[in-house]
Amino acid sequence: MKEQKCPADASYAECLYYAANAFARQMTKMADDAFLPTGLSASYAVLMMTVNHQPGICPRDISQRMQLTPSTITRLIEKMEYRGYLERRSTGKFTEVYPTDAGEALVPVIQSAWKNLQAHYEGLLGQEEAHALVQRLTGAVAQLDAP
Amino acid sequence: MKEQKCPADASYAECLYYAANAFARQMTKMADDAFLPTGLSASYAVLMMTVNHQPGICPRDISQRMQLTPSTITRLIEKMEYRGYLERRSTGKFTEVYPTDAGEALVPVIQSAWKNLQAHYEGLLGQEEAHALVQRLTGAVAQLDAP
DNA sequence: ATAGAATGCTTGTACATACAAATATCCTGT
DNA sequence: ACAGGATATTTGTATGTACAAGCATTCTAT
Repeated sequence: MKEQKCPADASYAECLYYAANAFARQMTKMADDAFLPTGLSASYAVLMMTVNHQPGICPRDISQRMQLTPSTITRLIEKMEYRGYLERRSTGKFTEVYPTDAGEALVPVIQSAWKNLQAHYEGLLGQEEAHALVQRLTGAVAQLDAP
Repeated sequence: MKEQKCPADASYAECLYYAANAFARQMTKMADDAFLPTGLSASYAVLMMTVNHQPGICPRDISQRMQLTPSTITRLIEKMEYRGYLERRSTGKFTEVYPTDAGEALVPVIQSAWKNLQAHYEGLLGQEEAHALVQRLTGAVAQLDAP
């Protein structure tokens, strides 16, 4: 009888990569759930908020804000354009992204879903802890970004 | 001049879903990088460690350990089987997963990559902070899992 | 004025992951 | 002993994301 149950078990129980991804998956599921009433999954909701907050923003800036690659942003925008929520206006190599009326109409719905999401995880984790986590995570992101 | 630069900007700067995913993406990239010498990307490395640690483990248990869905585990195993690192032995509806010799031979390589990964992020974040993050993340995962 | 570098965006393609449904097997209560 | 439910795994399909390469445009240094 050597290793039968070992609950938290092996090496990777302490691995940051590992913990980060497990947590992110959970949060994404929770977020997609919360955003269900908007008809969008979480990333799209974030995109819509970003564009609504700063109409005319260019893809590269969206990419930086959302910390997703430009190609991903293109894909996200495409879909929202197709769905009639966003519109691209290109002049030369530059592109500006605007919400359509339908896109603007979505804002309050998204915002309320967002509040619910926050309430949900704060309810489960405690407000303190949730906030501390966000702090640490954004801090870490910044630190890993620099070099 | 209302909202021109707003660096951390809007609502989602404080969103846990958001921070968690940004961080996870970063960590995954770093991990894939670290596992490059093993020829595996991070998830596969974790799978190999899990199976090597407990040969004969069944997919469902792997799924629980790795916190990925069973279907994902099937896919991961398939690929490792195809590559000659794992082997499935099924009896009835049950399946046992074993490492092949090639799979076992991989262990030290993976382990060293793992150490490098850890060293890398601890170097960037500080050992303290890295550890605290792991603690909080695993704690949070557990808390969100329960209900 | 222009050639070459840099920039901004998009496309082709690949990968990890998930959900829902399909199988196949096992268990349980009568 | 067996019908119906429970369980374990796999399959079909879809999604989000990334990388590398491609184009088109703009900038820069001569």
